[in-house]
Amino acid sequence: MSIVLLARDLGLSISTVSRALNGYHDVAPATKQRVLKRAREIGYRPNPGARRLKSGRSSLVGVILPAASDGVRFVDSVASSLLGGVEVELENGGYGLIATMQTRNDLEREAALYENFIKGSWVDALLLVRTRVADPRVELVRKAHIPFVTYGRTETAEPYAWVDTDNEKAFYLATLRQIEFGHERIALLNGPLEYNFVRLREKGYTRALAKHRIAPDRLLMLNGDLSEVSGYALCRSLLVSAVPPTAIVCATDAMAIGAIAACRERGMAVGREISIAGYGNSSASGFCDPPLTTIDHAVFENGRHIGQSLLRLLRAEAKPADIHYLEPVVLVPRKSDCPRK
Amino acid sequence: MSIVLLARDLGLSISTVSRALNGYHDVAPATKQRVLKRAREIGYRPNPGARRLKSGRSSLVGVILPAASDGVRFVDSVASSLLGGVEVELENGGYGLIATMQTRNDLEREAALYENFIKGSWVDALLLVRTRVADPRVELVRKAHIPFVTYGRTETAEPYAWVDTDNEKAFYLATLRQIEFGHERIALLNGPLEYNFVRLREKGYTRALAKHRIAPDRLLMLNGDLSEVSGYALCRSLLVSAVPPTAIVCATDAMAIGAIAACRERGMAVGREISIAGYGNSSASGFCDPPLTTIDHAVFENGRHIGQSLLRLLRAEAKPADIHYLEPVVLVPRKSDCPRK
DNA sequence: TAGGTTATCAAAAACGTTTTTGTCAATGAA
DNA sequence: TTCATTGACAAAAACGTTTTTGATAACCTA
Repeated sequence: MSIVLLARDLGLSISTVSRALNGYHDVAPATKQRVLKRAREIGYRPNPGARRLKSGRSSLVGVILPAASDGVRFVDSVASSLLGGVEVELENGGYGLIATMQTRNDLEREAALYENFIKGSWVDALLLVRTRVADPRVELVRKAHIPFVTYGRTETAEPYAWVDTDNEKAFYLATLRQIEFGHERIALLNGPLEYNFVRLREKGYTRALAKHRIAPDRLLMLNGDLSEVSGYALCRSLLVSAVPPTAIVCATDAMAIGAIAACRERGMAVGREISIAGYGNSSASGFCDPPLTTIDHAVFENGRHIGQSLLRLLRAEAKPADIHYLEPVVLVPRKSDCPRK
Repeated sequence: MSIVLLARDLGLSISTVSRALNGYHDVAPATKQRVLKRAREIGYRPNPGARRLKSGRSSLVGVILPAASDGVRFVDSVASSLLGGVEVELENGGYGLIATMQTRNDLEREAALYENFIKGSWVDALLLVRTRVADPRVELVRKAHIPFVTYGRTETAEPYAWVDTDNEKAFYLATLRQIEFGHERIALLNGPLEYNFVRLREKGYTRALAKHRIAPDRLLMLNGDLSEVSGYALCRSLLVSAVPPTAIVCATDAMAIGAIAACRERGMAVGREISIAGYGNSSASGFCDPPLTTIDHAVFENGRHIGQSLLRLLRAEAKPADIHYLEPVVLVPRKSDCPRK
């Protein structure tokens, strides 16, 4: 019974106090200040449950973090920076960010989890991460009429708000660099095809090849799970093949590090005899041997864009169709790639 | 108005439906089944706001993830596995896990964040991660009379519930191994001293030295920020010193990878001329050159223990003083360490 | 001065639960 | 037979807000 105590203390009615606190215009500036001051003194904190029950709003944006399965641990790789950026922006707008984990990742469980999150009116808006090519979550959330922004795009008819890194450009650039180095047999160590960014990276890769009239070779386009183990195993299989590649571009730095290990095992000097590039500019990438040529993408900045977009959606300042942001990438040349020998 | 609709549909009173749903014993087994069945059919979902408002409980456990500052990115390193384990156990007990981010990490902001989380009755219990030697959060949460479990210990008079990895043992083992290799000048590349696990690792290190009557050298005990960059810089400074160490144990695999890079830069063969060990058994540790000797600790298992502990606390099956769990560690020998040459 | 605006505040009705307190019949013991 | 006990359900009062609707006085305008 907190607002009534505050109201009693001030000699005002509950409704006036409530309206003062919520910035309505039918309360005298003087009283408003008085209420605000006293509320701060007394340490008044509106009960979120009551507020949510009555208004249906929670002042919270939610995100469900995908399970750490098949080596694709979203939380590990980028979430920290991304969510940091989101949080910073939301804070300015008076919103908070809450996350919950998704332990299993079968479709039914996933749908149930999102349903619960939305129907329970836990959040006013949603952030969807790690989008897949065909992603039922987008339809699910849209139908719930709750604002949302995706990090990464997906294939859907209706327009929706998205923020993404320029995955295609990244692999266009990485592949182009190898071609300019004189390589023709360039392998792509990619992730699971269900993810949209995986498709985009493949597209960038093939576009670069096409530009230089190099026929893409299906045998050089391998899909793993983004981990070091996977990079190692795939690279190994490439090296023992009839006509091994002279360059390899990898979907993650982790895969590249695995690939480097495989090359080392076979006595191949990476950065001299074979050319390898990663993606992500992870903290380890600058310290492996040889230092990894990779792609830097501004994850924190992406987070900030997402935060701003969510705010605009929540304030109805923009429609989903207006919110499309593609973050540029930049190639970080180091020592792991080299001209064809 | 959901429960009233369900009640009307069933021809029962709201209170009976509520009590049936919540497993009270003053409702006939037959009616209870009928209510449960119909609730499922109709897709009834109790409004969490209303429930929380009335009962004060939320069926949620909260965790505030520390800021990604000074290279110590908790989310990145272990959170994924740890929280996964927590979630799995909580799920069995009918509880959910929500996390929120802590963008800044000054003490005032932190206190305010925790206050808000608790006073807003967002959660029924709390998980405290990345404990410091002197950690005001423990007192703060205790005063709020809300159950909590810490991941990692802290210095405090009152008993509290904790789950921890055996950091001291880990570094006792790692250091002992170097001593058995014949090393005497063994450096410790550690993290920020404010963290409790950092102290414990130092303690394990000095205990191993003491056992073999090796005088600890303050100049060999360096503190950085757990990142590759930090490991690189600290190792570099060691190598140019008057009497460089012949072995280095590092607080994280990342630091060890940085250290390896520094050695390589100076033309020193890690695993032959100098002995290096890491901690954490990160996915990269098996693929760097040379593969890293490290310590494996069961983070997911730790998470499960935390989840179980929280449940016992919430059900008043145990007192905080009863909950102390120290997860054993195991040394993973690989190629980065070696006998003194 | 009469009538209509406007500015400022208050009353009261929700929001959807949980929980306390009844009610009423059926059962048991004396 | 009577009175207490129990088993199964219902009424109604909260929980702490927000929001709709009213009320009062002060202020204009004609």
